[in-house]
Amino acid sequence: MSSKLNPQQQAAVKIIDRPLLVLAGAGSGKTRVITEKIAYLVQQGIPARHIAAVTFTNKAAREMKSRVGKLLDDKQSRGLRVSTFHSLGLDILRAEHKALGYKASITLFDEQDRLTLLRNLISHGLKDCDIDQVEQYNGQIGQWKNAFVTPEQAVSRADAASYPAALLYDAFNRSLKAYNAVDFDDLILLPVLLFQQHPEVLEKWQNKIRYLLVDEYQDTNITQYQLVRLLAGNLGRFTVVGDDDQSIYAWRGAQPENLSQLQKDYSRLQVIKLEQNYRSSGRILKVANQLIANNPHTFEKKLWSELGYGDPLRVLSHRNDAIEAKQIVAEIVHHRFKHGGKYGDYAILYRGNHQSRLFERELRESNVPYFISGSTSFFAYAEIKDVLAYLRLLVNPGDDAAFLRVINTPRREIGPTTLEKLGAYANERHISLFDACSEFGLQQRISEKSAHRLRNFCDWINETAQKIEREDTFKVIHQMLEQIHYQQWLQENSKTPAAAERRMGNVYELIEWLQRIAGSEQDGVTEKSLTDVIAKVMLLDILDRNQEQEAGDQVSLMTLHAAKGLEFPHVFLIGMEENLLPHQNSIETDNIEEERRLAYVGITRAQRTLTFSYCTHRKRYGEMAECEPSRFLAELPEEDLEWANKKQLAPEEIKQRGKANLSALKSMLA
DNA sequence: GGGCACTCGATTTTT
DNA sequence: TCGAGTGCCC
Repeated sequence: MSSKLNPQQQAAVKIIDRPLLVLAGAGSGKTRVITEKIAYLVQQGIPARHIAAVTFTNKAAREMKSRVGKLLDDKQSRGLRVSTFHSLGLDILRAEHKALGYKASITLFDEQDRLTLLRNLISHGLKDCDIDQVEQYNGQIGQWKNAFVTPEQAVSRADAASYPAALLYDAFNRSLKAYNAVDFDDLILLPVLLFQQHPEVLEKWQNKIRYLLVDEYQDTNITQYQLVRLLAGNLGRFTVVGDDDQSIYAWRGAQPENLSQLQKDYSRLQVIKLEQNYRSSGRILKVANQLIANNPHTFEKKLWSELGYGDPLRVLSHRNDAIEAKQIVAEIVHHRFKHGGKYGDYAILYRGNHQSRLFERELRESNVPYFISGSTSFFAYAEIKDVLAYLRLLVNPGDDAAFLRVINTPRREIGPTTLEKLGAYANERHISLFDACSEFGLQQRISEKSAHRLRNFCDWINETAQKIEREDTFKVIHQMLEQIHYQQWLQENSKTPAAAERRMGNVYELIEWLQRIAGSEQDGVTEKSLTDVIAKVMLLDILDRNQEQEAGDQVSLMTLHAAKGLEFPHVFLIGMEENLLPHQNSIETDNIEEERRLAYVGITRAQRTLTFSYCTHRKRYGEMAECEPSRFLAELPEEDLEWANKKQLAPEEIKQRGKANLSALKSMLA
């Protein structure tokens, strides 16, 4: 990228007296605009502590922080908030818990905790709900929260079909409140409710955050937009940056309509388009532009670049998915050898995670280093969940999800029968599992032995919690792990001794990480208590931290969703087939536009070369099925494509047959 | 309480 | 086809 900002970028940086929407095309330097703008705001006399930039991912936040760090010195950037939406929400919640009726020790429930709680609620009394539908209910509840629908509203608006989910939503929220817990969605929703109900608190935060910058604005949902609006206030001191063509999370509640909504809500809104691309060849952009032109647009946008026209885009056809993997891996090896490049220059992008498997095998067999993005999160490891659950229980014994996770890990001979009775009792009395353990009423329902074991456990938790208050937190944590013989338990429950060792290593890594967070200053807040540290950590993922190094010299494999925001010299977009991209479900629900954007995101990741590939046959659910090339291929300009495997099929021929005629195209290519 | 066999279901998933 | 998750039996 050139060192000087282009005129549009400059304007985007310097407009600070009115609300601004920056429509930033792929590769147009939007992160640069945001970071330069932060520096500019500081220069203009707005102290950094009054500026907040919000992103969606930890990674983006980290990247932004580091780039701001290069523009401003420590003193200038003191107190600057650069965080994810959720992290900002958590900060607000922690500061204002009293106004919302929460205790300070707020616990954050992750997806699994949420499901556990929902299952328990259903099995303890919600007869309208079917346990086999938990996932659907969970999804529905998430959608309500993202759309700013309260349980009361959900119940009153419910029809016969959604009534059970609405009831469950209500019960779920009550339970969370009783446990002094919140889920990810609440981190946005509760601050909005708080600000609506307490204007004085809102005013305080508006005073604190006098300029707001929002990244990936097209991905905001209704609730997030409410938060932005409230914080930005009527003055509209904000800049949002987004690209409606890269909106690929509508299925998760993202509302790309929030872009045009801004124009309605802020009449003084200024719109700036960034159309110069600093990433891809002219040809790649031409193809991308032509594809996305098939979608309706509120804001017209056309990417261009000064990087030269570049090579034609290739389209490979394969007899089946195994051959697709083989050929593409062979091609990468060959191409890299011929051009003396790095493996890290290549990316294989696909619609669904399952598509990585054949490629993984092939890459391994060919001894090509590779890296699959979006694979297991650090927090998905059982040992990490265990240790975190212990810590959660220590700071908040009312955390039932944590209680259930650790009560019998390692074994304490407390089985499902006892837990079943405990759960039922706690449910009747509306108390936490932990509190129920020491109640006399429970002891009449379960065996003396079980009651004794439960009480032992609770006493031990209480003791340890007190110790943490008095002594060195991390010393006590280490002691605790020894007391429960956690290392031994891992040894007994791992497939190999090496695995056990690695898992214990993970535990130590977690603890060290917690220790670092405890001692560090983040977002202008010095964190001290274990509660704070735990809550913060639930929002992060230790994997994020390593991603940069791990990306080393390896071929990248990832879904199109995971590829957003990244770029690679050479991109392979595989599985360009009907029912795959566009995905079958999207075809059935008539949701082609988002699929097209997905293809658009894939295309615009490429810097120099781009190769599409499709199969005429593919194994699906164990059966070989026939496939048709994706309709999106037919939407691309033929003169820029090279159908590599089928030389006899000249572009003119395809043109002759008519690009819309998919079946003809298919039979010709088969 | 733990291990094994069977069934079911199978996009995407920033936090 | 293959993996996770459930349920049954020891």
